[in-house]
Amino acid sequence: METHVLKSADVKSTKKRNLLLSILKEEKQAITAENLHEKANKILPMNISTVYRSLAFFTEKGILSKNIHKDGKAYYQIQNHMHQHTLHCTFCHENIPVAQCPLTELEESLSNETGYKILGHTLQFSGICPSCAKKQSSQE
Amino acid sequence: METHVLKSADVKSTKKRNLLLSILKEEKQAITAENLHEKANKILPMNISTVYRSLAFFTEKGILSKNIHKDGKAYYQIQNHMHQHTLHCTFCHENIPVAQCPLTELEESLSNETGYKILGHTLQFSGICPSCAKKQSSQE
DNA sequence: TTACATGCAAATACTTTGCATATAA
DNA sequence: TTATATGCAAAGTATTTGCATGTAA
Repeated sequence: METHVLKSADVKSTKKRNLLLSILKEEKQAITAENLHEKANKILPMNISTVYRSLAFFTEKGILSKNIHKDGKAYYQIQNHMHQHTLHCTFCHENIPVAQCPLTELEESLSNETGYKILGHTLQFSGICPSCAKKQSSQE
Repeated sequence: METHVLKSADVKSTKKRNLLLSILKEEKQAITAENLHEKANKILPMNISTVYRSLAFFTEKGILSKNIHKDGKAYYQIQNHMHQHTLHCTFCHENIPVAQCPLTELEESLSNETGYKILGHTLQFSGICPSCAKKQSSQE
């Protein structure tokens, strides 16, 4: 999709879009299209392509942030300043949330340096969780 | 690939792997498998699957870092402490490097808080570059 | 000799798209 | 009525994998 011009296109408020948005608002962690579809589909049956199209639409409008994680899947969450980053175990693929985001100040200085209007960022840590570290050392 | 046990497997040093690694060492920015293949293939013809397999191998060994960018592609670079992050324009998709990485200290406190052994992180900023911002406002 | 590396083609997995139909405004 | 949303199936794209063959140690 290369429609970079954000014309305020005519927008219909549909039941499906509203449902998707309300599920996303409840979520504290970013979720995948597939995961969102599973949840929404139970309440109001819809096709996965509707989910993808809605997610693209909301992301384009700046309502959602989209991040691609190490597993190669896109994760979406409501765009707010209290967003959440994760720490990912490269062994068991557990994800745990990171307490706070330290980048707000940095974004400001980055904006001054580069002239960019900063819209957001993607941040993910990876490492080895305590239990995997234990298993690993006991195998040697 | 779920071979989580990092046994120090027998490793062969082949011309192709050496070439790939030496190209990666010269690169200052992270590059994609396809891009790496293009460069390597001119010097020593090889299949793209060899590139993917080598990249997976090096990443598993901790020699490379692998990050998935907003375009959905994996970018690889030599794992060192002077790594580079980027700022990405959501309109023209230009990528510019970010001067320094502010996360080393944070990784330490995160490690203390969670018990994880932190191996690395993915960080990408996105925004609108000055020239796209100009074009955008002149269209309204 | 033997285990690992590679080429090739086919398979995967997530995501996007074309087209006909349905629906909000 | 009319432009936009949706379902369905097919296509797209980056990546992975099975298997036969090649090659370093």
